[in-house]
Amino acid sequence: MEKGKSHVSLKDLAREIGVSISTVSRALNNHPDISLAMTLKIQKLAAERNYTPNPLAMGLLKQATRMIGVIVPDLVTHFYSSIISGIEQVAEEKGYYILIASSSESLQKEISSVENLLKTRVEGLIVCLSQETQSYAHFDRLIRNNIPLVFFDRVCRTGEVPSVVVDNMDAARKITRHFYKNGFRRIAYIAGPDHLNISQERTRGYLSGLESCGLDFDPELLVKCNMSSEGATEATSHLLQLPKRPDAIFGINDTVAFAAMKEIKRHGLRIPEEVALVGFTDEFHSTVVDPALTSITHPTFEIGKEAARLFFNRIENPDAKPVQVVLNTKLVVRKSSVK
Amino acid sequence: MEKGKSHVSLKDLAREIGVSISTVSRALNNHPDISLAMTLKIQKLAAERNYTPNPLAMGLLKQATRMIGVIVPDLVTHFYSSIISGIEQVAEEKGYYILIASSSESLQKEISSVENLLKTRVEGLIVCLSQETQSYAHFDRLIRNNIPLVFFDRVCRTGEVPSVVVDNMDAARKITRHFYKNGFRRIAYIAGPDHLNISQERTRGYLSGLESCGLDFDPELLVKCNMSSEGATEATSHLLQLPKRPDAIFGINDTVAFAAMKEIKRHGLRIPEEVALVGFTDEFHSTVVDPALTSITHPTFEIGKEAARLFFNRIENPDAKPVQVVLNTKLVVRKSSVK
DNA sequence: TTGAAAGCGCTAACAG
DNA sequence: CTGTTAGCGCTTTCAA
Repeated sequence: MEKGKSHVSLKDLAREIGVSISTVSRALNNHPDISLAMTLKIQKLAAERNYTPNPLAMGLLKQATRMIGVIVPDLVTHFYSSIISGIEQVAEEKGYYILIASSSESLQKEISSVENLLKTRVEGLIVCLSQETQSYAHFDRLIRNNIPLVFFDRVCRTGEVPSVVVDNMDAARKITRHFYKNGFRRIAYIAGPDHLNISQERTRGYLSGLESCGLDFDPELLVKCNMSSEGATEATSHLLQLPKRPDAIFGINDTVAFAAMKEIKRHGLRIPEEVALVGFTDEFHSTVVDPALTSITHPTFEIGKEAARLFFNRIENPDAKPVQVVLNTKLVVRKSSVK
Repeated sequence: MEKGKSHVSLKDLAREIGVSISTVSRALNNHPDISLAMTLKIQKLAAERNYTPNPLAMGLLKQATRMIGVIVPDLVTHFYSSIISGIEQVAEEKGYYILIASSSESLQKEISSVENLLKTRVEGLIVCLSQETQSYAHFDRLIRNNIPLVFFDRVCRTGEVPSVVVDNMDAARKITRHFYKNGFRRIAYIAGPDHLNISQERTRGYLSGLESCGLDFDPELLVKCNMSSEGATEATSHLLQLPKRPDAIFGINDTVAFAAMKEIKRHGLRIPEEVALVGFTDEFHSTVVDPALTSITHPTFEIGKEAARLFFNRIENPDAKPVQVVLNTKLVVRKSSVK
């Protein structure tokens, strides 16, 4: 290794042994043309000198960076970070790295993340849409150029793009029926923006659940919010001040569920005696709050792994028909919803 | 753009206009040699064709990937993910991307992450040591080759490597004195492994705090754990079963604090009446638990930003003397520690 | 069995 | 003002 250079190149090895670069290259790739003696000699030196192929050079040559861009609405909630862990695990097995970008729930940032990641020549993207995203034109270039793309959780263009989701409708129905079975009758739902599939589907599940229990749908009990803590606090507060307030609430995600819990307590109401609560959250946080929160747990790690698998399917088989993988959720009953 | 190619190159533009590649290159870099007319024509076409320079080619040429490797003990706790957000923000401003690897608190994984990231030719590393890390040889290669390296939170080799930490001793002393002022006298501390600076420093702060309050140090009240939920649960359980059990506990980080909270409740003890609790956590989680947790809040986002700044200092000024930036923490008093 | 040369996309020194 | 050439590190024909 020359001074000032932190990596050895084929050239360095070639010079040291006194053969050509191509001989070294072939030896390291176990090319049968090279004599065994030479091959061993070269491989030994390469190991000693700590040679690793320069991925930039390889990338240039093969037009493949072995990098995947991942765009998530935020980095700091457990939901996304654990999905990312799942993606990373599968990527690592395949020798890929992931480049993470956060859209901060903003369409603008999502668009620029797509652009920037493409600029870095990632081989494709795995994306969860931002909350604001209602137009999908920024993904057209990928679809048109057949650049691998996978959506998870919040998805679009499912006819053209593979995706991983959970069975949201089923989950919301399970929650509604669980409330009913435990004696709650005025069941409210704090939803997210209409254009998000997760919100729509959970709404459908909520309505279907009500119907199957023989409960009438009261429009007052379905409120929308922007899925931030503030939005959820406001929505909860609104619900609690209704002339006929709900005796049960379910929140569309963990941010909403936690905010709702705080707000119910702030109103001096007991959970679950006066208002029951169920959320969409993960194991850990559900058990740390008081009372422990009944919730639909997402298989987050598995969502990530599955998204990565779909991604590699696309890489290996670019013309396969896009599939949608639907994972199941589990209703874990804790104190917050049982009198 | 040729079919099958998802990116335009200088060559494509050159051919289309009928000039040489270097003319195109110069025009796009606003080189004064090129005529204004030609420059404008080329830039216009480049914009239309959505040309972006190939970072692989640039990287090869300049030997600079504009990528930073980041190694954290885990990805899923808010502490690290929000530090990463901070790093990312500064990196983005500089046009750098970050490559994230998780050591899962394992020395082995930390070592292989260092190797793998170097293989990808990141320009340097920003690292928080794993819990197991007691030998630091895997960083020697970076130091020797003057590859930029920055540590944060859990640090080592501070004479040779820039680092960002919080004033742990001060924080632990604040906690101890806070307990004392609120009438608690048997103050316990659940520490981490001895070799970690954060554990050592907080222990010193704890002892110093006791002394300044005129309290004797009781070795029974200082227990070590491996900073996992299980380890913390066990440690807490041990403390609560002492013949003379503590009336106040502080946990070294949020994982420990939450596990301690659950365990205290499980023992049927009231917080803070029977056992007070303080943790090292972040805003959000401290307020979601019940009772709200008094805690030392880390300026996590700022830690990340500062680490990135130190990193770029190293890039821009490789021979500057390594500095250590010490950030302050804040004691936020909530219900868990005030009778 | 090995070497020379081209090319991946780009910049910069050197020519014209 | 513009073109030619070399070279960053690597693989892969084509020659020898």
